[in-house]
Amino acid sequence: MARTKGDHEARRREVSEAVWRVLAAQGFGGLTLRAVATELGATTGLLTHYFPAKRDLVRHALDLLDARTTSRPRRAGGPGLAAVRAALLDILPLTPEATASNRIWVSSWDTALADPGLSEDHAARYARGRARLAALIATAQERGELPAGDPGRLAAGAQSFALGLVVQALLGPADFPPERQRELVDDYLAALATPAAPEASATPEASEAPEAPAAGS
Amino acid sequence: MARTKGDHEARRREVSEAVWRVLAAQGFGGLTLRAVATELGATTGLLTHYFPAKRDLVRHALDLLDARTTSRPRRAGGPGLAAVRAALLDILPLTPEATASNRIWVSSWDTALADPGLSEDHAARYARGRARLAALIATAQERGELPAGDPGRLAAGAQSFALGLVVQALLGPADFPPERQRELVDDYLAALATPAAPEASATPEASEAPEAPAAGS
DNA sequence: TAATAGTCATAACGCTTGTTGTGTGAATGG
DNA sequence: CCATTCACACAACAAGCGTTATGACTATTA
Repeated sequence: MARTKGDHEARRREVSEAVWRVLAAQGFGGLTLRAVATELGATTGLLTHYFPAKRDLVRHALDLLDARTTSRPRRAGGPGLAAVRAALLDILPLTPEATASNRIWVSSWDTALADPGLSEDHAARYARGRARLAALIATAQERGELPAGDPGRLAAGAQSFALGLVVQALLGPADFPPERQRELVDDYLAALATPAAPEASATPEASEAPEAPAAGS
Repeated sequence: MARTKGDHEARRREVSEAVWRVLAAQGFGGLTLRAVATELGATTGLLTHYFPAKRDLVRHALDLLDARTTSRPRRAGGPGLAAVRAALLDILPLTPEATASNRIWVSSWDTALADPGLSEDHAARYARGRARLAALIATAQERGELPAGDPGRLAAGAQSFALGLVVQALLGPADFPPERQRELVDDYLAALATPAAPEASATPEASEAPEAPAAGS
């Protein structure tokens, strides 16, 4: 052996970090081996030494980003609804690091949508996040801070809201600065927290079927 | 002149439709001139005859998709809150056509995020949608179907919710069939429709600053 | 110290890409 | 009816891509 085995994995991590930097700056359309090598201050020979093919390079970089995202130090939010709020804020691009991560994930959707296997990976990732959120929501409900309702369904709604806000903030950072993102999260949670009044009569189930020629839009 | 001028623009539209088909199937990563030509049953010579460069090809296809999306027949939703609901449902991938369109837009974010100019185009597009939504929300408020509040802010929240739901539905269609998407929209609107109770005390502004080492996540 | 195995640069390979040039047939205008 | 112009197919181009082969250098092991 020429070196310790720990160095090998450490080097693969450094390579993956260079992949992140290229992806955050140029997206998948600009992700080439030569670009990663330049970003790393090395040549493509190094890359092929640690990864047999580009596909493996990208997969390892995304796996590592996922692991780092899920295991990072979370925002402290106290118990109950405050924890839900903290979890949502943790998703948003409120810091440069979170912006870079989100930018990579958003970019990866292009590739993922063209490959059913990758789509499933993404779907599974978001399902995990939804489960975490549902647990926090259930706790908030037990504490009486949120009205009753299927926690999984509420979590799906909250996650959709956060995900869409991520996209808006990335595409139009001027329109969605951190302060505005927090405002919108608080608006959303405030709306959730109010008990449902049965007088809300604007979602008539009878208009479900004949409302439009659905297949023709 | 060899042909009438109308045919020329019609042919460019046919080409753009082939671009849509390739994008919906393979994403931007698989968008090559040869793929478009094959999809069209022609050669790259045709493409270069109608578009000087690939960049123009893509831009025209996206411009046309945008125009077709904004001018398509909208779901009838009646006045007030029902119109808001219809507008949100119009965004979602509830039909194959809407799925294909949304898939293209989601894929385009990768390219857009790498180019500030394109990002601005997208931001402007979503700002327009937000303005439309805000007008509908204001009407619903006048009718007493939604509580008071800045319509633009409510529209931003609703648009984020819809956009995130689009992403979830595209990546995990099994988890988000049309029926579930409608449920979630109705959940969201029901939460909006209930007047805000001032007792909701789970968003303490005092914890804003010291809640976490924000830059270190 | 000699043999070995990991690390990486260098250079070249074949392939695909966007682009360009040339040529042909059909339609139009004078 | 001839000249022109449009609408393409076809073929070739240079550039850039992922991948592979080779070799030099270094650190470890026996």
